[in-house]
Amino acid sequence: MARVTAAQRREQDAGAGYNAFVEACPSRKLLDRISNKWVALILAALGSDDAHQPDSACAGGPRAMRYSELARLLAGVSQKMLTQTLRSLERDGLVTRTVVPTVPVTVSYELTDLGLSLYGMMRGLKAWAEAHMDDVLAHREAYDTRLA
Amino acid sequence: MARVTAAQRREQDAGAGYNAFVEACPSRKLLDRISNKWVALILAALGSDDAHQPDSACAGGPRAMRYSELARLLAGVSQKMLTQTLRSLERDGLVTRTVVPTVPVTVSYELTDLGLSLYGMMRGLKAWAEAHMDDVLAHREAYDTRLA
DNA sequence: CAGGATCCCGCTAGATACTG
DNA sequence: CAGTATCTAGCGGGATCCTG
Repeated sequence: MARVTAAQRREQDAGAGYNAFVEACPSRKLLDRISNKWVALILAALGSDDAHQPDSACAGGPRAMRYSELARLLAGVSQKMLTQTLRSLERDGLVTRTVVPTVPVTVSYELTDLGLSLYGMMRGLKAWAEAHMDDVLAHREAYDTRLA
Repeated sequence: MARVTAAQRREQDAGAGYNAFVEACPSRKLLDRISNKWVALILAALGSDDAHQPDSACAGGPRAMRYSELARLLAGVSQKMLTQTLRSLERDGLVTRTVVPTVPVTVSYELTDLGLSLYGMMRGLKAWAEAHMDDVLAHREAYDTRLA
C-alpha cells in the first residue's frame, strides 16, 4: 500500500527534502497538523492586532495575547482544544508561551518568526473563506438542486 | 457559550461580510472544510502539472487529472477519502468533474477559477510544511528534552 | 486565571467487499 | 476504471469537575 511513483522516489532520493505527496514523509503529518481550523484561527488571531480591536489606534502587527483573550476571540472554542492546540504550536516552535507569576498567574502567547512565516497563509486562508463564502454557497445550492 | 464580543458584533452588523472568529458564521465551517490535509494535497496536485511529472517538458499549469492519477500521486489515500473530498470540492465549486463515457469510464477533475484562487495558498501550505520540516523537528526535540 | 484530568459520545478515517 | 456500500476501531473534541 505504501506505493511510490518513480517521480516521487526520485525527488526523495535527490535529497530535495520533503514531499508531502509521499505517504511516509513527515511533512505530510506536519501538513495535517497545520491544516486545522483552530490552528488557522489562532495564528490569524496572534498575527494581527486589529482582528481583536478594530478601533485600536496602534497599527496591526504581531502581538502577544493572553489565554483568555484568545478564548474570547475564538468564540466557541473549548479550553481543551485551545490549550491542546497552543501546546502543539509551542512544541513546534510556532508560538512562545510566557508565564508571569502574578496572582492569579498571567500567561501570554506570541508568534515566533517561524509562526509569523505561517501567519500570512493562515490569514489568507481565513480571508479566502470569508471572501468566497457567497460563491461557495451559490455553488452548493446549484449542485444540490441539480440532484433534486 | 455563544458569546460574541462587541468588536465581532460590530463587524457582523456592519455588513462587512463574514468573520470566521464568530462561532455561528458559515465561513468558519468553510474554513474547517478547506483546512484539511486531503483538500490541500488535492488542490496542490491539480494546480501544478510538474508535481506529478518533474521531467515533463510542458510548463506547470492547471491541469485535468484522472481519478487514478490522483490516487497514485496522493500515496496512501483511501478511495473513500479521495472520492469524498473530490465530491465536496465539486459541490463547493472548486473543481469540475468530467465524465467521458468510454469503457471503462474515464473521469477527470480540473480546478475551476475559484479553486485556482485557493490553489496558491494550498501550494504554499504544502511548501511551508516541506520547507520548515527540519525547523519544526528541531523545536520538537528541544521541547521534549526540556521536559525530560 | 489558566489550565489539568476524566468521561464519553459522535463521527470519520480506513479497511474490505462489491458493481456498472 | 471509478466508484458505492458497509462495518468498525479509534480518536477528535465537547462537557464537566478540579487545582495551583
